[in-house]
Amino acid sequence: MRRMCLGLSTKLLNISVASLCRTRQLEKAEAALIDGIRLGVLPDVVTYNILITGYCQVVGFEAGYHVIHRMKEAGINPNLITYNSLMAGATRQGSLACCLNMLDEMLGRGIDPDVWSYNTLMHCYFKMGRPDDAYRIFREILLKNITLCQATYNILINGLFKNGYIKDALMLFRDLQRQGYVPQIVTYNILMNALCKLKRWKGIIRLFEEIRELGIAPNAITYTTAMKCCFGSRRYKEGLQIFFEMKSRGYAYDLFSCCTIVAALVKSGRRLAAERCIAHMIKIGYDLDIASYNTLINWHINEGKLEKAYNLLGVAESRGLDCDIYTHTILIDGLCKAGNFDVAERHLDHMKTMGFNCLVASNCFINGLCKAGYIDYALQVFNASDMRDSCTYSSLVNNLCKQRRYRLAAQLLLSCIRSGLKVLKSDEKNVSQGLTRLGTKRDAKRFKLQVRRSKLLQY
DNA sequence: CTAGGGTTAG
Repeated sequence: MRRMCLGLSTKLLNISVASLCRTRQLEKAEAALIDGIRLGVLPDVVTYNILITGYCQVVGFEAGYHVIHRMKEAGINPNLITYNSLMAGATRQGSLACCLNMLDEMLGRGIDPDVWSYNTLMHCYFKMGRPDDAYRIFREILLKNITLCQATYNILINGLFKNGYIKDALMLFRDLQRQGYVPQIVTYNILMNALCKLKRWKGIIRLFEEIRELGIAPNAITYTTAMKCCFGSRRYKEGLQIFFEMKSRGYAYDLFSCCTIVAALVKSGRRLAAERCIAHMIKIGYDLDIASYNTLINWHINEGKLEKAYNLLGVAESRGLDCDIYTHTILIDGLCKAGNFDVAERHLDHMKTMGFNCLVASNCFINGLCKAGYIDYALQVFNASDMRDSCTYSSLVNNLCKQRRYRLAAQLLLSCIRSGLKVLKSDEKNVSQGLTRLGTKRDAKRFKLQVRRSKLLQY
């Protein structure tokens, strides 16, 4: 009888620890653990596994791994799920080495990996941009005769999408459906996210309808993804509508949805609404992570308050958070907006030496220079660098047109297409109208022909 | 307790 009670209490303890970890309140989770022990409720392997997941998500893999020592002290052996959770933590952090280490350690302890171990490893390879290795793991699962689960397919579909195999992912999805596979809400979230990145706004609506017809309940992720898609297509009204629906159905705000909404409100200049949402974000008492700080730093930058942005950065760093690629990019953009190009350039160099991909930051720098009228310096930077995409060209073309330097704009636009990059219809129109206005209709005509020919060569 | 979502430039 006594054991049954204790078992039940441990279950309750686990539920409360899990809920605190989910809301990133690790200190409170630790306090619950201590309170439990004081009352004679001992944590079990599940409690520690939950903590490991929490530490991996909020702090990082190392912090999660540290919990293993505490388990040993408490006389509890790590199990399959312990290692699977650690592999997931390593994957979240993008550390393939740690993920493989955990697999080794698990095998060394005589624990047999299950379908989840392989799922996670496959996911890690996909995340690191190694789809061939990921597919190798998938074949290994089949070879070892391990029973697949739905997550295996979800990870496969998601990985194919993220690595650019869009058609293969869609084909796999439809194939599975034909074989009687019923997609889960997770599957729909994956598809929705992929369509969102492809800017296929109508596809999202169709998916939403499909979900309703199948009677599957959307979750917070579904709403957040759909919202982001609306905002990305500048449909702020529709996006906010989805947000209100989400709220009225009792879905709680979380950091993910807050970041999406605040970023959209800032971008569309809804200052008051943004402030209200930020106040809420801070009030709910979650431990803000680096993405949340990035959102807030970006908000300060857009208000023209560079100093406040740097202060907030100090707060984030004092909490042990590391700047990521977004933080650096947002700061460089902010420096440019403040006209401080010297510091911006130095920060960009700093970012390069740290091994970050600086494409977006470099685009911010070039765009900032253009807007401030230093277009020739921008061209110099552009020519000296091999980092360029369609945005880089678009900034230059757009601003050259403003200065009526249409011939150079036309040249750049053509070399953009010839590099296999897409161009904005508006840029194309701008240039050809400009050439016409220069009084040389023949040039404009020739430009249009060249554009058409270059596009043909793209395929 | 282990898959899916957020933050940057034209």
